[in-house]
Order: sequence, then structure tokens, then C-alpha cells
Amino acid sequence: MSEKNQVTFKEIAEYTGFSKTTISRYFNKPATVTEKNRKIIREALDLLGYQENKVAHILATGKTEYVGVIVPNLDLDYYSSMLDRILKTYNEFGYKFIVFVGSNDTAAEERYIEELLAYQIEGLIIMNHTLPSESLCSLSVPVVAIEREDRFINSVNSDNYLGGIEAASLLTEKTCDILIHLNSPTDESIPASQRISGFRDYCSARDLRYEIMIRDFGYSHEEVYSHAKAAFEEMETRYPGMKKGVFCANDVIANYLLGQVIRKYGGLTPLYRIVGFDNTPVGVKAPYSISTVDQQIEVIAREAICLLMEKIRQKRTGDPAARVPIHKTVTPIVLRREST
Amino acid sequence: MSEKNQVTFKEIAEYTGFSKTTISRYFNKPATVTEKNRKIIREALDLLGYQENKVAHILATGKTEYVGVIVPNLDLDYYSSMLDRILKTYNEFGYKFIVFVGSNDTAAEERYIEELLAYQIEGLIIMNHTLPSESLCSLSVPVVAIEREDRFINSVNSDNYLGGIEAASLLTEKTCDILIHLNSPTDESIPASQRISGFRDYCSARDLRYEIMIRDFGYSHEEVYSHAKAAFEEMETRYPGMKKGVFCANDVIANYLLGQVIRKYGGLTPLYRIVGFDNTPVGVKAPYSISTVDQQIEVIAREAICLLMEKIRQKRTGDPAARVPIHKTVTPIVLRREST
DNA sequence: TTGTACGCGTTATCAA
DNA sequence: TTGATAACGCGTACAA
Repeated sequence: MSEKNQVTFKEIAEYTGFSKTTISRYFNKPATVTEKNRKIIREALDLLGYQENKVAHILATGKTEYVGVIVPNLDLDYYSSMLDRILKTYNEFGYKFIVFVGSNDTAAEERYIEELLAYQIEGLIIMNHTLPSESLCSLSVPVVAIEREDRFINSVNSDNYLGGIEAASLLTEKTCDILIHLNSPTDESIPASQRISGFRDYCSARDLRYEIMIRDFGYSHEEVYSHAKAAFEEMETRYPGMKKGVFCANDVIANYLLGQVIRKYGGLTPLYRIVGFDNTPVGVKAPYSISTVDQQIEVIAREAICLLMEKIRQKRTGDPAARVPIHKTVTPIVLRREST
Repeated sequence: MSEKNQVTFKEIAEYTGFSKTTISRYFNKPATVTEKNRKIIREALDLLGYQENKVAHILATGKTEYVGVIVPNLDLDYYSSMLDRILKTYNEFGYKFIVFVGSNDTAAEERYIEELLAYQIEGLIIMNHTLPSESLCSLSVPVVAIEREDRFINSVNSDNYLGGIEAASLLTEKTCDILIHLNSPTDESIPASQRISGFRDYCSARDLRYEIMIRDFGYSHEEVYSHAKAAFEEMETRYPGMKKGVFCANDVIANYLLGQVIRKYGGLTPLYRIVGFDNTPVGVKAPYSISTVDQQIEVIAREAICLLMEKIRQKRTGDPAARVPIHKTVTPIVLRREST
């Protein structure tokens, strides 16, 4: 090792004449060290340039204060906003985050998890959906899912069903001839599929004319763009001259749809009312702001961390409740903006 | 500790009858263990459910394979794209990332760094600009800056000067009456300030009519929006009927400006040619795609990691070159899209 | 209030 | 090819 040998408790102990234990106590139980001696130690620490070594601390205590995070990508505003809010909880809770951005590859994701476990993370927050919760639940640390299949693991989700209802309700305020919901094929196990149910139930309960257009919008911008364009053209041909109220599965789709409307009509038109979902930045970057169902990403992120910490605590204390998955729900809020 | 006692080398050793040393060798120098014994160990590992413990490994070797990352926020596409690409280098280099998203608070940022150092990171990638490179350079680990003041530390930046030239050049292809550059007040020490110089030099060398509009666009969406709007209105009053070629400091500003143009003119107009900077997703989400100067974020991210790894190596081998900051530059590429 | 002795899980050294 | 022993830096009984 030609590394600059770092200053340890040993050096501080030798310099001050105390034992390593006392130096340790200076940090962990300062009250048990006399003020006079604390001062001596403080000065030695300063003078020798001591720098905390958490790795040794972890090995001794078993507490890493690490949380692993796996997120599908950071190109979609939804995920980057969520990660942003998750990382910011450091200021409140002190947990550090080791972050992986996931491919859609199961093997790769398993490697990420292996690696995270090797680093002794205390818990895992997962937004990826390649691994089923059935296999996730047997990990040695608590797992909290956000907006993904969550049958066997803890989770925090937006109240998607209510969101679907509210979106439909917002659109009917404006007397549309037909209500349309645009979404990707979504398995029922995924929380977001409830947006469809909420929308459908609302419409059918009121005998409203509606249609659910399921198209595989994909993930890349190119894909979403071209499918949104195709959907727009389809609506144009099939419902010419009709007032269309369109509820999009997320703000990104809503944005592209609005883009098509603008390209054709030069701006907003009474023929289209558009509402998105998530409340991500993309909704306020468009030339006309897009109404949306605000998932309250910040609240979800915070709840996820709180839930994870509670589960970590339960696990540590041997509470049998640790094994019972908890599913939290955050109530979304409708944001009325220019697109409706 | 009521923790599920994890399986260690000790248990494997006892079970197989080998010593801990041999188990360790099984992982690190498998060639020195006979195939027969490797099989025995492999089966015991499987049976007992051994899980690697990197913390102990780190304490023994001193190598964490951690890199710290500090990024200002993840709401701006530029930062989230960059972080995305940085995190993805795991697949190639194996380094793990502990990520902090920074406030503008100096004290907070210092806390982040303290914490990262305590966790024995091997290097730091920093995009925040609250701490001067002068204080960063004295850290005990190599630091690589991306698009921030970098006098005393390593850095990877886009060739901003060339980018400014290319943007201006693209606009003149289209015969504008006046060229305008929109930017925030930018200190000369910040690489991005070179975009201004490049633009200015290009215009003045060719005797083109141009103006550099410096406005404090801020960071939040609201701020950028309102300042872009104000700038648009100013251009409308001051240069009515003239063909304006506008080079925006980034895609976000370009997007809002285009938004204003659309709101007023119902779409593209020969009166405005717009080019942004960065090539972030926002440029292709607008109703009309926005021309931009592509920073090649993926290349920058990769170069940053390579540079950091080289510096880590130099430091480990005691190479005096470790202390000499290296500044790398990545050549940007002009992307012609609808807005020009 | 302080110190001794040992443990955390792994690697490195040196012998065998 | 394998094993005993001592690190790595810190926490914690227990004793003083």
C-alpha cells in the first residue's frame, strides 16, 4: 500500500495518551468523557486530520445506513423526479443510496441485487419490474416497491383507481362528446392498471360514451412519439368534428398528443381536452401547460423511505410483522391547467 | 443482534473441514485450490447459502470500488441524463455509485463529501458548483468535474467554444437578420461561458449583426419560463419583422422560447430560427423538434469515469502525475432539426 | 471515567 | 496446495 496511511483511533490514542476505547467513546458516548479530555481529543483529531472510517464502523456494528435503489432509467421524468426526491431524504433520515439503473435484463438485475446485498444494504427500493415480487420477497433485506407489481413485497403507490376517476371527471366538466383513455397494455398486477379501471367505471356508471385505446407505447421517446401520433390520427379519422376528452396514461403521452394537436390546429382547440398523469416536469414545459393527475412524487418517495425504515426496524427487533407486506397508497390531486 | 446470522467463511470452513484461508482462496485465487476441493467448497457455499460480504473485504483490502457522485438536481434533463449514463458505466467498469443530490448550500455539500469520504470512496464525480475547485483539490481522493469550474481539479467538458461557433454557423446558414444569444450570467471560470465567446467571435469575425442577451434564467421551471417569455417579448418589440436566429444556452430555454413562438404564431415561423444546447430529451418532446448542439453526454460520462479510474490508479501506484489535473474535452455535434 | 481484551468477516504473510 | 496467525479500524463487554 503506497496509500497515504490514514489516521486512525490508534494514532489519536498514542498522541493523546488515551486508549482507543476512549477515542471511540468520544464519538459514540461523549457524555462519558470529561470535558477536559474531550477538548484534548478534539484538538488531536484536528491536528492529525482524523477522518471517519465508516467501513470499520459497519463491520463492527452491522449497521451500514445504506439503501439500495434500482430504477429502470432516468430519461423518463417520472423516474428521475422520483429518484431526486428519494435521494433528498438523506437530509432528513441520513440514509445513503447506492443506485443502479436497470436494464430490462433479468440476469443483470439479479447481479445488481447480489452486489447490493454484498455491500450490506439495509433495505431496497425498487422501481424496476423485471423481477417478480415473489422472488424479491425472499431477499434478506426489506424491499419497498414503487409503482410496480407488489403482491409479495411492501409498496407505495398512488391511488391509481381514484386518479382514473378524477381524470375522467375533470374531462366531463367540459362536456366532451367522447372520452378516450390512452394506455399501454398493462398487466392487472401493475398498480397503474387501476387507472384504466377507474376511468372505465366512472364512464360506464354515468353512461358516457368512451373508448379505451390500448397501444404499445413502448419506452423510448421515438416509440412513444410515433404511437401518440398514430393514436391522434386515428382519433381524427374516427371522431371527426367531435369534442374529444383524452386521458393519457402519463404526461409524456399527453405531451406528444398535445404536440400533434398543436401541429394540426396551431394551438389549443375545443376539439381536444387533454389530461395526463404523474405531474412530471414535462407537463409544464409544453407550449400550453398540460392538466394532470399529480401523483405527489415527493410524498410517495418519503412514504417509501419511512416504510422501509419501519421494516428495517421490525426486522432488527425480530418483530414477526416484518414479514407481512404493507401496501401504502397516496391520494393523487387533479391539477387543472391549460390543456383542459 | 437478533439479525439472521449470516453465513461466513468460518461456517463454510467448519462444514468442509478446510481453513478460512482456503475458502478465501477459492474466491480470489481459485487456481491454487484443487478442482476436487473447489467442488466441495462450491457445494457447501450453495448448501449453506453463503452471501459475499464486501464490507469485510474492503476493510482488509482498502479497495471499495465506490465512486461518489454529487449532482445539483435531477429535474433538469441535463443532469438526469448525465447521471443515467454515469450509473450505466457500472456494466463496463464495475464501480458502484453513492449518489447525493445537492442543495446550493455549501455546508450541506461539505457534509456530503465528508460522508462519502467516510465511506472510503475511491473517487468523486462532481457536477455541483457551490464548492470551488481550490478546496476540492485537497481532498484525499481524485475528483473529476463535469461542466463546472475546474481550475484545480480534473474535468471533462464539452468543447463549449466550438459549440458556440457551430450554433452561430448553423443559424447563418439560414440568412437571419440578427443573431441573438440567450444566456444566464456565467462566470468565465465556468466552461459553459465559452459558448458565449464562440458565438461572439464567430459573429464579429464575419461582421454579423448580433446581440448577447444575458438574463438570470434561474434554475426552477417557473423562473426559466418567465425569463424566456420576457426575452421573447423583448425580441418582439425590439426587432419586429426581422428574421431572428436565436442560440439558447441550453435546450430548456430553447424549449420555452419555442413555446412562446408557437403561442404567438401558431407554429414555426421564418421569423425565428432556434437552436439549443446539450441534446437533452426536452428537445425532442416539443411539438417541433429543436435543433441543438449535442454535448454527447454518454461520451462525457464515459470519459469522466475513465479519467477517474486512471487517477485512482496513479494515486495507488504513487505516480506523481496523480496531482496534475487533466482537462478533457469532448467535441459536440450539431443536430439539425425542425426549429431551424 | 478509563482501559483491557476480544469480535466483526475478510485478506495477507509466512510456514508447512 | 493448505493452514495458522496477524492484520484492517472500530465497537463493546467487562473490569478497574
